[in-house]
Amino acid sequence: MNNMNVSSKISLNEGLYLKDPQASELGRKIINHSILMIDELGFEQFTFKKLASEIKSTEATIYRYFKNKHILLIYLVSWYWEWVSFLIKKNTQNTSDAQEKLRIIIHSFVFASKENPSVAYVNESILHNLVISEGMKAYHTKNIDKENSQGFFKNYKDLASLVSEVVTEINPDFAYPYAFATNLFEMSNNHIYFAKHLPKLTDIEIKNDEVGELEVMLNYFADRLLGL
Amino acid sequence: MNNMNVSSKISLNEGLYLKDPQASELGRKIINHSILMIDELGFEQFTFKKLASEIKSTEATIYRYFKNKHILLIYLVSWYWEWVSFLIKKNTQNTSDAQEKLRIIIHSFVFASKENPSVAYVNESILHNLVISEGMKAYHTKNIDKENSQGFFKNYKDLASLVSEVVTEINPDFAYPYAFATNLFEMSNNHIYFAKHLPKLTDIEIKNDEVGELEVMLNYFADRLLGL
DNA sequence: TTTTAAATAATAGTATTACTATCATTGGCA
DNA sequence: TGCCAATGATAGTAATACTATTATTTAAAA
Repeated sequence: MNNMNVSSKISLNEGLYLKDPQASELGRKIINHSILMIDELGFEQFTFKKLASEIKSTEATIYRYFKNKHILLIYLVSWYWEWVSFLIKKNTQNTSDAQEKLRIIIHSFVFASKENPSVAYVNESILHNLVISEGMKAYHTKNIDKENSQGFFKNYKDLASLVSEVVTEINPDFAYPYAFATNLFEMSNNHIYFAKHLPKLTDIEIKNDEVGELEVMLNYFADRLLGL
Repeated sequence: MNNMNVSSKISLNEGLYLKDPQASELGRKIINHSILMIDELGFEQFTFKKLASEIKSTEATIYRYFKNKHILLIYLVSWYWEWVSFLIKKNTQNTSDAQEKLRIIIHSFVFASKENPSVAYVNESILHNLVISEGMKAYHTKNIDKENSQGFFKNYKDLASLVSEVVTEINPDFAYPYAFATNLFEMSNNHIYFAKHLPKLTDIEIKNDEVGELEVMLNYFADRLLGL
């Protein structure tokens, strides 16, 4: 892809931050290094103190950007969903055939992290890893209903909606287009995780980040579900 | 079901506990109340100290049973998987037709919590809620590979294996029987959660714990995937 | 160029968490 | 009766998840 500034396309709920991290050098450093550190340490071991030390700032300063590390996680995951939505829109804009669109959708998110990144301070490949390993913790919390009512998960919903429309275009009789869409994403991430850590729970293999088998599997599931 | 002692059928990896909680009154209280409290507080807010206070014991004593709360979570989730496996085996033992078996499998776990519980100190219905809300945290951790190598997730793998065999029996050409199985479980739990908390991410509705729509959806997906 | 406001740093402090350690008590069985 | 295993009581520690205060730097307006 060309190096258009995707960040102008990324709109994240303002409730997710206290001070826009994209708008300052330090803020971008927070985004950048929090992705790296959560991926490396895992969400539980990751702390604002460690992050502060890494970027040579202080805990208190990070708290001025994000209310707590859980909201930061939602921010990062939302970023990812928005990034995938952007890719899908970009890659399908010249396609009118719905079946072809679905194929592109699957390809887009399976290979999302391989696309030439356009935001210097976000490593999309590592962000994808993070979403695979820690993403579901963003919405499995006791505050889910309150957070949802504040619109914190809009990006994921929009993505699901986008895909569900294509599903309905392909097969108007398919009864569960939203479930199809979310299942596609959850399944994709789950099986990358399983292939890496719990191989007995899946049939695919992923070596050296080769996700080709995953793409084949998702298309196989999709085709059968939609009667193609 | 009759009140046969299912606990004799439940075999959990000995590495999951330091002292068998099923073998003492206090241990059973730990199981019982940890289920209730994790469901109520969420896993993050749940602590051994709160649990100790609830059962009128001490933190140190609980640490004599479980190494930490994360291992306790794996223990409880393993219990759930083992319980579902048991139900599936029981309910399918008189059925030879594979398609019918799959239908029973789906019915068994969708309605698992409605079966008359046979272990007095485990509320299976609440345990199912816990698995839906917190279950994935049991295997999304930085220690996953070490824990997996110790056999901590055997119960889930066995369950997946059980279902994958039926899938292969129905359609020997289906290329991803394990992915089918795990996806069935993950999807089931996800969509119960979505229906309750993020309804825009699913097509089904669940009011008053009526999971009938979920069963219909899972059968719909299963039939299409297996070409029935 | 100075003034000033905003951002960040430095530092400290608090309640809670996730443990570990030690010693006392109790209740059953040998 | 005595002993031992299980549990209780108590204390302590390092780390976490914050909040508060004051000092310093920086960047932009006057």
